[in-house]
Amino acid sequence: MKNTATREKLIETGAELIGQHGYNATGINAVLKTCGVPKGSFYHYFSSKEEFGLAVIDQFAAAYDARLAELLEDSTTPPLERLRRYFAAGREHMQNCNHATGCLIGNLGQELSGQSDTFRDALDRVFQRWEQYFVGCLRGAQETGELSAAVPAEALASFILSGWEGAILRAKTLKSVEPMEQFEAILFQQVLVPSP
Amino acid sequence: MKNTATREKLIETGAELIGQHGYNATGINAVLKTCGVPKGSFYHYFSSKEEFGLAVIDQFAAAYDARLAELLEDSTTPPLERLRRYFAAGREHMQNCNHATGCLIGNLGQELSGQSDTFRDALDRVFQRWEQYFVGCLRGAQETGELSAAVPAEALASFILSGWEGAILRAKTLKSVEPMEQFEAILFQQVLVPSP
DNA sequence: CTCATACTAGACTGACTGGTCTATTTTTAA
DNA sequence: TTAAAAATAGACCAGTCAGTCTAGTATGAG
Repeated sequence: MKNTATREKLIETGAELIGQHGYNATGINAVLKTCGVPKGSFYHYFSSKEEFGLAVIDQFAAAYDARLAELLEDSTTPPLERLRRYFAAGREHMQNCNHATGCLIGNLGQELSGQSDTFRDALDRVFQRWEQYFVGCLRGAQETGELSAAVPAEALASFILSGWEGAILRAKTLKSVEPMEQFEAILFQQVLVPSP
Repeated sequence: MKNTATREKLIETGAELIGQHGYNATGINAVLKTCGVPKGSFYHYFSSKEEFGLAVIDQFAAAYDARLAELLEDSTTPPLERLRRYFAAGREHMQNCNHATGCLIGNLGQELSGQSDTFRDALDRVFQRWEQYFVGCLRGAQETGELSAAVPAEALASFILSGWEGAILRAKTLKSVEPMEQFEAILFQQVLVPSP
């Protein structure tokens, strides 16, 4: 029998602590103490801290993918409205965590992509999958005429992901979601507009 | 006499290592070994690692301010062209560092703003000063008619800083300046445009 | 029942962390 | 010339880090 409960508990606690303090500042002992798992178990499930970190990323990305699919592929809502809801959900999350956590993938991308190519690859793949969700949603908007088809959806998706991640970073340092709101406002007013 | 040479050497080396590996992953001993300064000197100039980190930020911000002033307040060039040059310089720097360093302030903002309010405040002040340079440049563009005055320059400045920082993050994880180019393209095509 | 495997348990290790301490050399001011 | 101050020098400290090791318990298959 595989007891995955302990493994999941470790990953969940790891995601929480790494989200709050970053990867390097989160010690394995702190994770173990927080969730009451002995060290022997940790190294039974993970061969190293790096493997653990990658597992945390995988699990987070999978859960986030589900939410993205739910929000951005909801065909009962107009495409651009889906995007608005996605941004609103992100803003809400930022407020709920007191502007401390932000985006786990963004945080780790900043912290680790210069430190380890393994991490960088894993994080980049997550970003690229997110972009694909945006692409799908933007194509839908172009088909309904909500959005001009003059600019390729891929370019817009990259623009949106960059801008959103940057707005999250600014929101963290400012301790206010204002940069996120400002990004949304200008995005919908100037960029995500129909053909003139 | 105050021997500032050693202090400056420490800060310079610190900026380099922190830029490459982040704050938490950069040990004091590593800094000392790299620039050949004994530990006694370090604690003669700085009372703690945190104070050292803040000094690194201050020094970096001051140097960057000078470059921003030079680029964005160059009255011999049209305002929007100054912005283009600023972005081009950023892209060049990103390529020179092999997409590893990116923006020191952005990196530290991501890593430390959840960890220490002192750091968060210091970094946020730097960001806000940067925004003011953008505001000045954008106001200039609005005065010459290069840029519509419909959107306040402050909101645009926040939008640009967020987007640019996010594009730098994406460039780091992707190991390519493409996200930065895409950000610039859409920004100048859709956002920084004259009144219709 | 028996034995192998999965898992729990935590003491322990060597390397490294930020920071302290004392001693010494260099520089400055009187 | 001399005494104070500035700076250099690095051994040393307690604590923490990721990771190892041995021992014990639970569980499932035959």
